[in-house]
Amino acid sequence: MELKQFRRIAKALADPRRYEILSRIAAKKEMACVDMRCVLPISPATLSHHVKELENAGLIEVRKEARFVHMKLCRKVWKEYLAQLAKL
Amino acid sequence: MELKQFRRIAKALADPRRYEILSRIAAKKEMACVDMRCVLPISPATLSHHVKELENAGLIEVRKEARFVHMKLCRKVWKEYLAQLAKL
DNA sequence: TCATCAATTTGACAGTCATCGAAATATCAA
DNA sequence: TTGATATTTCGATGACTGTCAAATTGATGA
Repeated sequence: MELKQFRRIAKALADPRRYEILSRIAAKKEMACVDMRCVLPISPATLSHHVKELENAGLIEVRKEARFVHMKLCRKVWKEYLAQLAKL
Repeated sequence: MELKQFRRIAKALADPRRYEILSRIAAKKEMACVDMRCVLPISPATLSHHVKELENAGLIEVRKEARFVHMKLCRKVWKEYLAQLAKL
């Protein structure tokens, strides 16, 4: 795994709210932003920001369908990250 | 693993330099601050700061011997952290 | 005792970042 | 077309944080 991505992931996980978001995405096969906002008290702007960070880190894949954004965890990347950490 | 500790660890790992420090500690059974400063370009103040963060997160144990501070990785905590992440 | 060395503390600074309101964009449904 | 809804972008703000110099503490050995 690339150093750059490794660092992005570490940073992405450092914010509790962002980790919470990632958790909820991981708990389902896919999750929509609009559903996230039903569950978490967060402004659209902030959610959009966090989603971008998670996507940028390669942790999630974003799919746009009509007006809705669907997100899902990239298990492969997640596994790679864990493997990298396990080397410590 | 406690949520508080989990978050502290995630934050501790988010800074590249701090992760580098942790890596170097993990690579040996034990490492002294004075040796760290031979290897890494870092001021005493900054190193002291990072060591405190890592210790606060429970990631390392600090032992004082004479004028020197020796650090070592807490493998147990590290394992717990990985296990927690793996649940995602 | 005194000079030296490791480490910590303090204070300050610069840069980063989470947050949100408001405006803009995009898409759907009527 | 028009009104409604989902999301993004922009701008601002307040809080956090990594960094280090300087002063301090603590311990050693000469």
